[in-house]
Amino acid sequence: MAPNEISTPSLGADLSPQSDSLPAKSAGRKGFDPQIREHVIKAATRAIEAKGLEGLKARPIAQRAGISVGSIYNLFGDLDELTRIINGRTYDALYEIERSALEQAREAGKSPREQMMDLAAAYLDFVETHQAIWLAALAFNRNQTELPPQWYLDKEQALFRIIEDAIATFPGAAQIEARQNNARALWASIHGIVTVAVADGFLMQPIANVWTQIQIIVNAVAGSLEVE
Amino acid sequence: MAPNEISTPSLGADLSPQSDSLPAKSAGRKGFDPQIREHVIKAATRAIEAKGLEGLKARPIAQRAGISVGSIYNLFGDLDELTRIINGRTYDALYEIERSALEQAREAGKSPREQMMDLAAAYLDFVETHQAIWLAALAFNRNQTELPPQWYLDKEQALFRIIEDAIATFPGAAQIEARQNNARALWASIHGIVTVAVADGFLMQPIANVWTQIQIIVNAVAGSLEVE
DNA sequence: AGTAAAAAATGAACATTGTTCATAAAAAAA
DNA sequence: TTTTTTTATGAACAATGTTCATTTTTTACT
Repeated sequence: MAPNEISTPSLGADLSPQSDSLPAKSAGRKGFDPQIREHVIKAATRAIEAKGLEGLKARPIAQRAGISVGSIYNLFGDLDELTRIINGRTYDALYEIERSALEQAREAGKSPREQMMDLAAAYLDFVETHQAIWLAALAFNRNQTELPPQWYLDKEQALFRIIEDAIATFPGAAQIEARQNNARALWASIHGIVTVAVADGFLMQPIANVWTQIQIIVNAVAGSLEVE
Repeated sequence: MAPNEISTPSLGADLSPQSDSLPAKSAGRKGFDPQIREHVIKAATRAIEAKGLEGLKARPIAQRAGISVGSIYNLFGDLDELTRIINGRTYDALYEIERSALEQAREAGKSPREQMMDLAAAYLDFVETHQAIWLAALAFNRNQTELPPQWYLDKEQALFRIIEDAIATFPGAAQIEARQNNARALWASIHGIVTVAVADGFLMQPIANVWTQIQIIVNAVAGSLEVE
């Protein structure tokens, strides 16, 4: 097995059919280099998957993609921009997964509480499958000092809105402000549980425990909302 | 006001009376350089407070502490070790705060639910006060590949145990395994809420909302435990 | 096709980092 | 004082992100 080949489906270009929301960098773009960008993004994604964010080095990526170092900077400006694009695709992929999980749960006539469970399960599964890429996204955001571009924030916002959607169907969740806080609280909680777990590579606690913890929180919040 | 002076109480050496749990690195240590280490740690802490983890550069730190670059490596081995010591003190400080918050709450005869609230409030307050240092600790842990030394893990473990202690007094929390999962779920949730908030510098949502979200989770979990 | 202008690619060179290590200074021991 | 051990130093090295003058390629135009 060649070290280049990976069995795990790479996030490289598989998902996220959307445009990368890049604001047409160098003015006057025509259709003349559709592939190289993609190769670089794929190589960079593989590097992160293999060695984390620190594995994203300009020169190795360039070599892998068959171009020179300088070209990376012509294409992306700097490595942060390349990372942002990869993270953006990760967000897109997770968004799609969450969206379809919620849709399927609703079509199956599940209760709001079950909808939340399915959303959380999808999230846990995603993070478990794409540990390195997800940790890289979190680490990158944490290291940034200035706030990221709007298209990047929008993708994050979209994830919150799904939870809010699910919460909106809860009986006791009427007022928007309260609903928003409930949604944020629940999402951030699940995020915290999953993040703590993945941060130590699911080593400290088995995944079953992580799932139990998610159930505890979702049940508790759902219960308090249904009663109210 | 000189740029060197800081008004915010620095975590440098104020708190954490414990030993730094360092396993007596170079064998045969005597009592001959008690101050320099501390100066370096303080300078490094200030650097992190000012510019985040990225601000921890060997040369500037050395200059600030009045020693040469090489001496930093004589003293700490590498920058990661220095960072670990700083993070360790941060954990110690937070641990002390949580411990005393729980103690006071109990002495005041507060309910388990109120004890949890006080713990969470103390945590939020700590993170808000020491944003940079706390983010640095999280970012550092995330970037590490091999697992940290035992004394470091112990400090983290200690924090979990406080929550577990508080949860242990809940009526419905009898079995240890369930109690552990409840404790982890609750702590990780609060952690998630606070982390999401501090990650964007409390810009996206006012601190009042963050506190509301914490209350939602604590109340929900407490409620579900009391009923059970 | 041939030529000129524009765009893109290149990689050597620069600046900043962490880290090492031969050497010098200082301290301790004898 | 001399010797030995410990500590401090900073020049040097390697790795990295990034820039930019130059070359190559593509496009536009006659």
